Amino acid sequence: MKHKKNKYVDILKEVNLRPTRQRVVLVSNIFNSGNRHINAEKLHEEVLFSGEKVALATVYNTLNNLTNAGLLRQVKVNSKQNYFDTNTSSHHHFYDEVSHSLIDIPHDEIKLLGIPKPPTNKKISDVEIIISIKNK
Amino acid sequence: MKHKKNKYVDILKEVNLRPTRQRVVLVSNIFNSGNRHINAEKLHEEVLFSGEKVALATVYNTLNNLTNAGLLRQVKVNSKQNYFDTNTSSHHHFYDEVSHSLIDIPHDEIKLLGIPKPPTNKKISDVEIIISIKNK
DNA sequence: TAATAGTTTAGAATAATTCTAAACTATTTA
DNA sequence: TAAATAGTTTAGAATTATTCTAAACTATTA
Repeated sequence: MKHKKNKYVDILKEVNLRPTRQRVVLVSNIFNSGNRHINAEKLHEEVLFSGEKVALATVYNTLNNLTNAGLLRQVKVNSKQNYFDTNTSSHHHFYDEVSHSLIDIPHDEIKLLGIPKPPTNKKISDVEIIISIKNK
Repeated sequence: MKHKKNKYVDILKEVNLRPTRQRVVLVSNIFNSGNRHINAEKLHEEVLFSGEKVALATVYNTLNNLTNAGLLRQVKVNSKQNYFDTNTSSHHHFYDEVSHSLIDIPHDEIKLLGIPKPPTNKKISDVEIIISIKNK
């Protein structure tokens, strides 16, 4: 039977991205295990390891596509690599400086009071709280 | 007279960095005009423009040296380049996504309530709030 | 099913940063 | 104060993350 339903195909269609083989592979990898923080290189390895052939450039393209489509959020940490977060709702992060990994902090755990007005003609596009941690 | 006092030489000595010609040049450039947010490339240009010859690698080395010594603070923005802040006291930033520039937000302007405990055996090394802004 | 529009790919290009090891310089030692 | 040494600078190579290019490929449309 040709027409089996695929959740990930649907996700891609919803955001107007063609459900190509490589996008489906990547999207399912990204979204089938709860909230994740990933970077391109790691995701590429994972996918290769699972036996699928996808070029690294495609991983980059797809991560950028998904981010533009609002399915991923980039996390600003001072690491060499960009992190993409499957949790696109407002929340914050611990950033482990040793392992270079991120840990979610639920949005309502931290209260932010007194966010100042941005300069004239500018608007706030994102508020990030990064709490860096290291070994005691 | 050989022994004229130089504030920047003293700063370097205080943090156990040899006051070499290039470090003095860089430190005076960095610290003689109030609080600044700089990156290596820009600083290098500035210094060359002022007529001093310093290698780019030295600019990188020195920025890292000063950061390790606690005289500068790295700001974690998701830009390709690293930013170094002459204001090492606790405060936050607007990050202009268009001009890639930083604007200080005084520490006490924002109140953060409920910072969660870091995982066992980890301690907080830094708390950053980055408010990204873009054109309206 | 052919045409076309969009996608993937390998490999080259780019950009920020670090590395290397030889030349140089500040500091220490005698 | 000169020689020894320890630390620094440098040019250029290396590295790393990411983007670009343009040819081959594939999903969608007509």
